[in-house]
Amino acid sequence: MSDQANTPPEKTSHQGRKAVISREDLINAALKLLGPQRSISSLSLREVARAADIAPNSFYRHFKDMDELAIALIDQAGRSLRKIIGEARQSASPQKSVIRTSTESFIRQLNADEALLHILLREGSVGSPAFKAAVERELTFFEEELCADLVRLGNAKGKPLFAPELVAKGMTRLVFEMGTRAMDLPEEHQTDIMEDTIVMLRMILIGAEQMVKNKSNS
Amino acid sequence: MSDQANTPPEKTSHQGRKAVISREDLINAALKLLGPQRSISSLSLREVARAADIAPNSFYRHFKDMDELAIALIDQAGRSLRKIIGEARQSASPQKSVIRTSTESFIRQLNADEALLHILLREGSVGSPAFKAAVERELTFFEEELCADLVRLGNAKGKPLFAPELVAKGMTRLVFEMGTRAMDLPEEHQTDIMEDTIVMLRMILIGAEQMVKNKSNS
DNA sequence: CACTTGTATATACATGTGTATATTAAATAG
DNA sequence: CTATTTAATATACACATGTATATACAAGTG
Repeated sequence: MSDQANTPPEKTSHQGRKAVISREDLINAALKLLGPQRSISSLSLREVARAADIAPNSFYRHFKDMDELAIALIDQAGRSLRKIIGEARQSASPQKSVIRTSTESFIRQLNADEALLHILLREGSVGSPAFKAAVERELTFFEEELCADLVRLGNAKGKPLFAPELVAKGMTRLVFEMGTRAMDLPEEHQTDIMEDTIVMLRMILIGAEQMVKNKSNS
Repeated sequence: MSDQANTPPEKTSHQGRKAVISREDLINAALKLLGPQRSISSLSLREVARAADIAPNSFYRHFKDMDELAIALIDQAGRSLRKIIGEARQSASPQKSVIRTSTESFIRQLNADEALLHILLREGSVGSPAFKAAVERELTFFEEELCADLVRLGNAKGKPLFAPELVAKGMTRLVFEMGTRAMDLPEEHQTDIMEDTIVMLRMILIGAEQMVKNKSNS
């Protein structure tokens, strides 16, 4: 156990052969394979390697595991989703409520077949605990942003909410659940589902507004 | 080409060797393998055969596919769940609302580790379209029963509901979604989640009651 | 009894998988 | 230039899977 070759990590300059493929290439290869029907847990290492046009063993240069790739995918999906919905929130108006704009862009993203959203919708219920934890993390992020928005809007309208964090959670989970079911349906059915979802979200919102009143009355 | 797979018909007299294992044995073997962490799609035919202590090929005498086994599992899970919740509904009282009794027995069932409910929670988002359709069928069943109950109760209380079928759908989906997340958590967290869920369900209910009033006012 | 029929098993094959080991090749350092 | 370092590949192994084919076997029938 001689520590003479204890390589310090501050390697500023690369030596040897340049990396011709990157983590991103592998991530994209995996994305090409995934779809509404395919789950990450059903991907094999060799399959991804094949799609990326590299030798199976080269995979290990970039990820320790398929699990590690999966978590990278989930992270990316979460970031992408938050960005999309964040933009959607900004475009809310008296004509188009936050609920509607957000739900609409959610569905739009579902059909953009970039498979990113599909990942988030599905892998929360299958796969290793690490998968689920990663998805759960993204959902929580999402809920916190939504909660802040809801509180702000509620106060502005003079209609505060009962348990706003639960409102946010309920809305998020409901949208995700409905989205999961809508995933592999033809597009016209999806708009139906979206309209249903919007009504349900309104129920939650109005219910929470009402519960504040009842609480202060009793 | 007998369609013996789909019909366990009234074969009055068997001929030849008696069946020493049955479909049920295979289903139970599969159930032993499944758990909060294991999804049907990850089961292999050989694995189930091993658990049932039969030769791999004997599997084909009872099921054409692993998919066919999976659907049998989903059916059974759905029937079991409807029975449980049906009983729970009957035990509702002024002290314990339908919402609470149902949610409580849902969670109780989740921990009864019979793996049946787990199946329903998970396989809705993964696996073949046939899987999803089967789960969707069970959920719809469930929603219809709940909807009828809600309408009946609402009328009795003099508080009709706006879009009761959407109330039922929202409640069902929310409970299932929350249940999915709660599945592999320690039991004390589960009660927290249950309480949260109950509040969210109330929001939906109260919101739907309120939306009736607003609609008749405007 | 022998015969038929549905059932379970044994054997085997082609295919896919994760990964260990050894090798090649490219980019940089001296 | 050569030497070094490291990415990428080639080859190979052990193993698991689904299923085709052939065979053994028990229970009924005549």
